[in-house]
Amino acid sequence: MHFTCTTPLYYANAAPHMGSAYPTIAVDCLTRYYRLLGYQVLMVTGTDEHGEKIATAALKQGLDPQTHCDQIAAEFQRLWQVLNIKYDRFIRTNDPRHAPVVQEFFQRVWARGDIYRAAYEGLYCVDCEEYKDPKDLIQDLCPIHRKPVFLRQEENYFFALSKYQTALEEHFARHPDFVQPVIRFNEVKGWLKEGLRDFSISRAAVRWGIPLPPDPEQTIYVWFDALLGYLTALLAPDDEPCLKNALAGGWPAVHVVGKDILRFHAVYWPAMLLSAGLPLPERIFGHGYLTKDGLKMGKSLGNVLDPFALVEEFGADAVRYYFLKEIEFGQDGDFVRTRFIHTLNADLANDLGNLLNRTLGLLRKNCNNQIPTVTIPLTDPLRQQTEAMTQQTAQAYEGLHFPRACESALEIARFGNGYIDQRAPWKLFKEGHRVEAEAVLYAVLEAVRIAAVLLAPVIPELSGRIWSQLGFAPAAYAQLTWATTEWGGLPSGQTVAQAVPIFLRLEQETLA
RNA sequence: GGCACUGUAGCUCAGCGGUAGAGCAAGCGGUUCAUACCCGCUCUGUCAGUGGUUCAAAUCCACUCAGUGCCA
Repeated sequence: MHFTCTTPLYYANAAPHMGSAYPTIAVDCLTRYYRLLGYQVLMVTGTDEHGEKIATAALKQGLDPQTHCDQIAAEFQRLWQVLNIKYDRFIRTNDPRHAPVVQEFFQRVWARGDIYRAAYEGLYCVDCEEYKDPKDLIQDLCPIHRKPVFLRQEENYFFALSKYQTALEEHFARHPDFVQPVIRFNEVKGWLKEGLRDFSISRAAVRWGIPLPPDPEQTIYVWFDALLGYLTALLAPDDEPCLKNALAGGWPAVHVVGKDILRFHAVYWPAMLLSAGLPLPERIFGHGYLTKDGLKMGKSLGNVLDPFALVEEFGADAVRYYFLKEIEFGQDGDFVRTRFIHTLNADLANDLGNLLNRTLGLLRKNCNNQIPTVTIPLTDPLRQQTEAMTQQTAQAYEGLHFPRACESALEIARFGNGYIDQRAPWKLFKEGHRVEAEAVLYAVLEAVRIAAVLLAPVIPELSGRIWSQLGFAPAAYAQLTWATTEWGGLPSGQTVAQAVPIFLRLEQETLA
């Protein structure tokens, strides 16, 4: 079974921000989960590098577009590295192997008779790379960018999107999960209800792009080009760049996209694929926006969240955990520093980290750092709770309910703390009930071990630290599978490592 | 304006027909094996409002108010 999941291909006009990091973290988490399950996984991310806006951005810095894109792509890759994103493919739409795929695709659509040439005159926003309807303008400015629009006339090539209205409606009806969450699907269906209009897929005035096969004077509209990046990305390193090879590489995929680009993914892209006679994506998930302290982030407000700085201060796992655990994927989410610190301390340091730490301490004092030889009965409450939570966590991941997944895994730690308190193994040892005491320690450590596996997609580094403290070799963790969530995987007699806090409490700076 | 969605404890949210829930925060008590941690107990709620359907409604329907999203 294969599982391919894509992040948006980020537009290479500016350095990455938290808004690009967020969906990438989510996709990384999801694909890590499917890797644990043993799927043949492909995580795809990359940059969208064509279009006038890129050329302009490059010019502003006195760079040629290529150099500019090289720098931006490198920044993204650096961010993915510090965030511990395990991507398989980083596709740049400027990759020499991309153009042949786009052109082949174009030819298929062309052969189908779905592309025609027509004159177009209208008000054009360079930042959107789109024509604007005069009624949508605000004081003659682009409503999105608040910048002047220009009267532009050109002969363009159009894609006959309107032909696919019915086919799309049928596909939506047959696949009730095609777009998630439902609220987003409703929006998409609403667009269809309003009727589809053909859209221009070429630009006469843009040089920085892929030439149109029938008319090399024009370039292919950046979105038409970018969406195909998802296919090019599937090519194996030594594949000939063609559609057949790309499709064989792991199509169809699940797309994770921001709600702002949902139209392109849920309407344009499926229609394009239908026209080319290719299978549609499996699912499209539209996530929400991030705010900071309840406010929209933006340069004008000066409240942008720099993901590099966050990782620098708190570490990759902390950042990953906060955004996955505290924000329902699909809804808008807020970043609040105090909440960030609270959550991490409560969940990772206090509940989970401290549980491991206190138990390892007991093991050192009483068992010479060795995992005792005991059998925990099926009826043991901690064992039962752990097994139940394992099921819940799996279900949560599959539904992309990351907060629920974290919550379920954490429930093991919460329960474990109650369990150890109630049984008080420190007292049992003193009173000479060695067997009972050892059983408690084993059960708790085993529960923590399993919780670490459940959380591995979210906090891979931390989970690894838990495993190594439990005495596992790095190779054992590197080859982790979901099967290791089965109770009893902690080998008796194994010597554990020295107990060091796996996650240090974050200091809450005192507020004036 | 049209079409959606949301409104539940101080905060973030779950529940979506059968006597109001979780986490965090707050208060009280306990414990010291542990990262000043953990455990137990407690607290606040006309489940936005009004009306309706039903033996029964936070849960279904209608309307009202407030907020949000989408409309190439």
